Amino acid sequence: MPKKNPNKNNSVTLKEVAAELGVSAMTVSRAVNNSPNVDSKTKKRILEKAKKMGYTPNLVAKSLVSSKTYTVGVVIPEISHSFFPDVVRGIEEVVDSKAYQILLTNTSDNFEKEKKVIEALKAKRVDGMLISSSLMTDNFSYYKELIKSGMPIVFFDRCIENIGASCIKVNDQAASQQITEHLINLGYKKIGYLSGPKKVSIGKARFDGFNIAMIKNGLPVDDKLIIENGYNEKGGYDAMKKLLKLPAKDRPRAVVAVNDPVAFGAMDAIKDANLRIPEDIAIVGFTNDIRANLVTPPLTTVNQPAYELGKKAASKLIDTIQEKGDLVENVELITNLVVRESCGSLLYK
Amino acid sequence: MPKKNPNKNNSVTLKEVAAELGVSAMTVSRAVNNSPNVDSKTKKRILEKAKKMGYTPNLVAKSLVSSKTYTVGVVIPEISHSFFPDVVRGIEEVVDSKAYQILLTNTSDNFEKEKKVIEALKAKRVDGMLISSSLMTDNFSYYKELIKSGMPIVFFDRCIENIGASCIKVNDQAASQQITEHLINLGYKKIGYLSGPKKVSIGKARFDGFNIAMIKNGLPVDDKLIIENGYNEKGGYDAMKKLLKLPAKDRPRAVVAVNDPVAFGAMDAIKDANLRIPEDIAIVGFTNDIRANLVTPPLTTVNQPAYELGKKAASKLIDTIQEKGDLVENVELITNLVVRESCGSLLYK
DNA sequence: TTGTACGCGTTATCAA
DNA sequence: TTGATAACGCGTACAA
Repeated sequence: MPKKNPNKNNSVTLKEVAAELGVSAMTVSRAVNNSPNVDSKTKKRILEKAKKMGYTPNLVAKSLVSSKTYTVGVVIPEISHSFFPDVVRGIEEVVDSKAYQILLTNTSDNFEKEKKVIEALKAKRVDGMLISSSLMTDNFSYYKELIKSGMPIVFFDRCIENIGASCIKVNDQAASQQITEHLINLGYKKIGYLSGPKKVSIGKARFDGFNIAMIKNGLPVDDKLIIENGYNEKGGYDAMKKLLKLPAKDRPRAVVAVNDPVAFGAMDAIKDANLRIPEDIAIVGFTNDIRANLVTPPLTTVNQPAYELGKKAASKLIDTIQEKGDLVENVELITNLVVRESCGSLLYK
Repeated sequence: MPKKNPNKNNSVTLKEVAAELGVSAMTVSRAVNNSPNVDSKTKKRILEKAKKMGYTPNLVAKSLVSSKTYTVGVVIPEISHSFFPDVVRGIEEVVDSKAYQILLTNTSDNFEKEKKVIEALKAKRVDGMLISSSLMTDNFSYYKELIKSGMPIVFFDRCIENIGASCIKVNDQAASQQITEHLINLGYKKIGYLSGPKKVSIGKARFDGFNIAMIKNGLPVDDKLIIENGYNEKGGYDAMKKLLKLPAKDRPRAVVAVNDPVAFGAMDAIKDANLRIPEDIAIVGFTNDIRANLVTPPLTTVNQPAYELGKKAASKLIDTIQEKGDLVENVELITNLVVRESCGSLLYK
């Protein structure tokens, strides 16, 4: 029968400990908070009694007074998706070391849900938020107001830049250009692109990188070879299916996928069409998902330092909260090209 | 300059809205909470003003009054590890649908850390906790007290059973027995076991299943062929290395790994020793990790319904919090054997 | 060294 | 229908 009043929790308060000892609540407060100016004997008595009674400080009450919750909100499109678990691990590590904890939320890539969870995080008075946004319009008013309200925000991976909040991401555009040029240097000319929604920051940046590489090397960008779809395996599968419906002579000889999950889906589609990778169609991805070196053939891709990105974003947020590194900045972590076998080569043949 | 007082947030309160309108805070409270007994015209005025002023209810204050935070703590050994991201996704989905959110914590498989985060969650007055415990002794006093204090707890995957809290897990022992018997039925007799710490619930249950299968089939359990190590890739690699140091005639002909990451590590060790899988050593895992069908050769394993497990655990916790399905229960979700190529066969040769 | 009064933002309760 | 008051648990500021 641990509960007396079904609507109340039965946790011990400062006042109750104080009453047991015939001292004031204030003295108990001082004792449990290691304040100076407490007689060492009374302090000892208090701490013993508090422990025996199972006293646990009530951070809800504390937060109400201090306006700090030591909690940060983390807003992510898909918790279990590809590189996000590693990002979260990085975030958790940094945040834990500063005595904060994370309220983890999932938006299912849906901006309406995103707004809903952010409102909930606001109501819970988190000290700041780490956000990977699924916003797909260029109407940033919602975030502008959020930032204007004084809420510390750091965007990561899928950023909304230059509206007053810091952004931690990778060099998406340059890396996408690099991996595209890698294909070009291997002799491919007719190259397709499997895109995610381009309104999402990474969608645009990576597509831009692809275009720059093509144009710089004097290759045509053929709209028929560019398919926009979701950021997951199914999105890649369906997009590739579309490309494969083109007459054989119009098909791309190589394909750049916006991320690894899309590449995996596309690889399945290529195999289902009884074509070979890379002999018939070469393919490259972006992420260096845990599966990238296990698929057949192993996927050439861009390694994204997910764990480090999480750490960096969390550090920046905590600095912003504590007004140390208060300045807004855009940080680009550097990726590296990981060449495996899915890109093959047209040279020396 | 969004902040006036550096120590205070500048969010709008009921009282401020009330002052603007010349009504009492109580009336505003009633209006924003859809209470009955508010004049529809004043209600409308209030809601408009509240919106314009950017009022967001302060759940911290609300929680102080109601002793409910609509937050549950999730305690996990390794956030980014293998099947936990899927579990968390299941948890998040259920919890979100009930208007709760999750405080996610990581224990790094360390019980001291586990206690620390649980104390923090208690201080934040979470309404309940979902715990996958790394406790490695049979001294359950810490959890017994936590449960006695009235904190709603549901263990999942790595459970501490029969101390007053519900447990949601898979049929570890039966599944481990099943996959071991699968090897036995394929003709293997000399079978090794790569264990995790047996003080962890799944460590013991799976090891028991292995033993039962061996004994039931009249096969010897050779202590030299049982290596205990961590639950991750490195643990598996090092454990397998040890087995491979045995003289060739003493080596196991097949190996049961406590989970897929351990199996992956072991496979690397086997390959590094220039032995073939399954021709020289067959191997099976447990989890059906996303990589299991991608490694070479694809891994025979036990499929654990991670997402469903998360959903079930979260549902049970919410019921416990709301005192609906208040009874304590142990639920076993059913796994299924996934036969791939890593187990080979000694039959028909 | 210890204690008292007050306020943090909200709601339950009772009074008007 | 609306308002005043007290309470949730704690810490700051001051007084004793």
